[in-house]
Amino acid sequence: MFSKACEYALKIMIYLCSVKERGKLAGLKDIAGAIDSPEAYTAKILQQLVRADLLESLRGPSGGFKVVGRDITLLEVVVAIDGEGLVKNCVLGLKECSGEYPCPAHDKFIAMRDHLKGVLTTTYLSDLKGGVIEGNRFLRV
Amino acid sequence: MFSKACEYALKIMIYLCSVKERGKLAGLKDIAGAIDSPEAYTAKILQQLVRADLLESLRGPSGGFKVVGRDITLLEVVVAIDGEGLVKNCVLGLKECSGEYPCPAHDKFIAMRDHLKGVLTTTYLSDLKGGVIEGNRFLRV
DNA sequence: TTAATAAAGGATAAAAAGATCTTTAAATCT
DNA sequence: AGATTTAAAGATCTTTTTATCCTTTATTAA
Repeated sequence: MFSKACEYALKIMIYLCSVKERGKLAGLKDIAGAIDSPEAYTAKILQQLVRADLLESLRGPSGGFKVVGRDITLLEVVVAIDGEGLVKNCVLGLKECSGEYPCPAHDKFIAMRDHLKGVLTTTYLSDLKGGVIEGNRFLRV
Repeated sequence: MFSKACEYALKIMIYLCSVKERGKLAGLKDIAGAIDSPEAYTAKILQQLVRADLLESLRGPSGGFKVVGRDITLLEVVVAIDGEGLVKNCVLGLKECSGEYPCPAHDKFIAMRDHLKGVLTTTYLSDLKGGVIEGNRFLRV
């Protein structure tokens, strides 16, 4: 459903949200350890999230990353990494699939896509951080 | 959502279902033309569908492919090409995500996955062929 | 000014997508 | 029956995308 990079991105964002204690930064090593991801690759995803204005970063000693000062939906994270394809493109890959020129599965999948889109737009990172903080939800095996 | 190969496979199956006139076969060129896919790659997917017992093939002149003699769900096609990952694996990629060790988005996504699974298991190829036959549904731009 | 850390970009590896070519099987036509 | 033609099966190769790693530069706090 999501690319590997996007899976990491979602975990990164949820993690950073769960450790967000007014302005405290988490470093790359910390993050990669928390979500069990390859460090170098994680660094690249972090850069993308910064460029997408979902994270802020600071260099130097005690530098690191933190989420920006507003609540963020899952869709924002997904779109930042995977683009809008998942909620826009035809599931059968038709370039021009639409109401006028629908693919055979159009109606069936529109309903499904709307459901998916609904979950992604109405779920905020703040809705998910709780379980992680309490320790009954996990970001790694 | 689906791999490119899987998109092709779904289109192939819907197409073959729509042209299924008592035992008539469609050849590779015919199929690739109908769904606008690269011939060689399409041949490979056709083989997979034959091995998965979703298609029957016959060699030689007037040879080709046809769907087997039972109705097939979209899920069967998806699983044959992409495997069960989409409806089984954790959306965040956790190996051990489950009721006991849930990821933060577990509940949110379970609902979504069930919806997706529902559509895929209750939609049969025979439900989709009609529009293609009537010409108001399309398998290529 | 030095040690720590993110930013940036290129290099490498692996997987997916697609193309090419050879072999095998089936049908048709002598 | 045998030769020829047609088309799928199979193997191998190239290209593209995705994932991962590494090295260098810029920044900042102590």
